[in-house]
Amino acid sequence: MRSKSNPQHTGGGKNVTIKEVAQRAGVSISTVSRVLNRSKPVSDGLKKRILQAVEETGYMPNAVARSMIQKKTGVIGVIIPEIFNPYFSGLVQGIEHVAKEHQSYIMLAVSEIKPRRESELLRIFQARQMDGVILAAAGVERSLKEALDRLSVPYVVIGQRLAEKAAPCVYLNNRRAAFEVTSHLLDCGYQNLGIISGPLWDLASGRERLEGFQEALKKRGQPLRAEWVVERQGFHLQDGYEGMKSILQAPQRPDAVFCACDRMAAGALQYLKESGIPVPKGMALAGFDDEELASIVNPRLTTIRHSPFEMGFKAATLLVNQLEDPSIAGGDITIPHQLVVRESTSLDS
Amino acid sequence: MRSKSNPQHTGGGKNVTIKEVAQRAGVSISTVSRVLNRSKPVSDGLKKRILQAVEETGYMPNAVARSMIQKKTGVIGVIIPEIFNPYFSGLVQGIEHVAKEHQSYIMLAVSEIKPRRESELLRIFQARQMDGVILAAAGVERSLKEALDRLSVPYVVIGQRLAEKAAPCVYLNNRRAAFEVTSHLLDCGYQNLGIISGPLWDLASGRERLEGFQEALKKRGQPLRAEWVVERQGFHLQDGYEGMKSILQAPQRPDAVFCACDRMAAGALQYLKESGIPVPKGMALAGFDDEELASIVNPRLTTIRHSPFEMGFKAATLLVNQLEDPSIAGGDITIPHQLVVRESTSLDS
DNA sequence: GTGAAAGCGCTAACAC
DNA sequence: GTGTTAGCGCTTTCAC
Repeated sequence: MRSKSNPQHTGGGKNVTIKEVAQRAGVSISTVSRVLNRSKPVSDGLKKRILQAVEETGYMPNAVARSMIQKKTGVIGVIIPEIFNPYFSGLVQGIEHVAKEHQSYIMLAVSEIKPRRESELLRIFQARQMDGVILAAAGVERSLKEALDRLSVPYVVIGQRLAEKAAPCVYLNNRRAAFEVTSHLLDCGYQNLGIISGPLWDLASGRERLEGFQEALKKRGQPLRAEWVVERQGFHLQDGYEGMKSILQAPQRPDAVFCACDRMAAGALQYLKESGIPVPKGMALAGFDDEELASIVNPRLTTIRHSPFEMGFKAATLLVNQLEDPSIAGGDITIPHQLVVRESTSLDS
Repeated sequence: MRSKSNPQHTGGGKNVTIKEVAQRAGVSISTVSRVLNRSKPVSDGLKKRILQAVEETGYMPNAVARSMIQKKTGVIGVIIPEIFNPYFSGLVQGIEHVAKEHQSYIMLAVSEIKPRRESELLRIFQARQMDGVILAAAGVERSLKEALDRLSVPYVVIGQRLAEKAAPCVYLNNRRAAFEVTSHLLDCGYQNLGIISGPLWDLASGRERLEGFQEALKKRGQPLRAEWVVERQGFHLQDGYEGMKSILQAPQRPDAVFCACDRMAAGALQYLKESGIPVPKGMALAGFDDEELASIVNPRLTTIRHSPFEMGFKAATLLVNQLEDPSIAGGDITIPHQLVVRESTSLDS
């Protein structure tokens, strides 16, 4: 019932130090340290007195001082381009899960898709003595690569496979997945395919998905019609909406469109509805990511399912393993994906 | 082009210290410190040599050592119950935004809605010398309150108004908002109202929204029928789905249902669709939060709009102001909300 | 202006 | 088993 012991949330309350605990218990600070860390045996009598003093004072060791000596902070730096997209929330969730298991914590920074900021954050995280860093980069630029090279902190990259680098990374085979969706569309009998792509500077979700689409067409000998290829500058609902609008302005219209992500597909769907074009009869639609939204819209979206949580989880695991044994410089990990067929592409629905 | 200067991501690369920079520049460490912090004038000659040495070595001051002396880490601890819900992503985004402005960073921890874990995290964050803590608690329990009282770090609570406490908090008038949606339903002419509520131990989104609903009915002299009141243990799509299922099992069916959040409303909508009940003609539906999903489903949801980003932003602002001037123990802030009427409740659509 | 020295709170050698 | 001492890397007196 220690009622008004401190003026809470005023930043006051000078913190108790190990010294005070030692004095109170009538021992040396090292003995206190030994009890608290179980680093060396201490007689029961002293132990008891110390524990009591700790209890009475509410003492908690200063983690900063500790970090300085042990040269490890128990913090993992996490850099993501944005947080609103459920994909990134999933990553963070997976990372957090692993961190917790290892009594570690995460420092989260949002780069806002600015490579300059990403490089800066890497430097800052190093200065802050992060035990490791996980970077979910949008597009790995030259400058970023250099920043990574300069980094003396262990790191893992998510979503990107870095060329000519032994940097461990966790990624999704976007090209392959896009190839599969596209092939599925062709298998369904759709002949005239369009695509609403994300920004191409985003290697993973932008460029690779477009490439997979192109490859599939090429393999089947289908032409790629430029007016049915739309590149948008974002991955939002609105981008899908506008993208579809622009596709429908072409003299002819495709009978199926692949969207680089589910939100874009949802946006495209919205435009189709407003235009009175039924899906999939008037036009088939496919997405990517299988986020919750994909099975909420009507018709539900055919899409690629994968697990951002797993990506985060694997990445963090790779990192902590590396921390525990630096000789294990883990290689790349590819996260599995899976085509999920729903009503937005199946003609017999 | 400092090519293979270190074996990157191996955790190796012994970091450069201020001492080495000093030696290289042929000065004392204090002079280096002065240049780097601009804390005292240093002659141009030395300054130049030092800056060059810094450049050559790639030196960055150890933030941990710095924190120890300055007794401030530049880190704000953030505790949220879960991350997947866009409401919490929004909060984090708002907090991150403010932190960035103040050259601060955030340490993010997920409590998984466990009060025990919340209290523990508060202790840990204090031990880690966070400059401040922002807590988005689900339900403030006795134990948590005690933990907050014990806390010697400045803090702000989001989403909860703490009784008998001068603790600054940022919250939404959930009761009032729920009252407004319910009144709107009655105004539309719906007479028999049901509710799918969230868990009641969640004071803000659970209990208060239910209470607002009840108050509105009472004010209009409408009866509250127990079989139309469903309390679910979560806020997910599935909860809405199951909730609606259970409501439809009653002998009579309500003609409008208020769901404690948009995702639940979306789930309820799904069940209604499967049951062949048209919305709003067969049954009207209202949600809460106005997340993206609310205007994606068909019909679009009538709901309460508010800004999680703003909540996070305001909370963080409150906190940093307090850090800069502890005498400003800011009071509570109520975030505005707004009824958004859409097709799910308008009969003439 | 500049350097030497003290010390932040703690752990880990080192003595006894 | 226990206390004393030396730092971790830095900022900040305090002398000069």
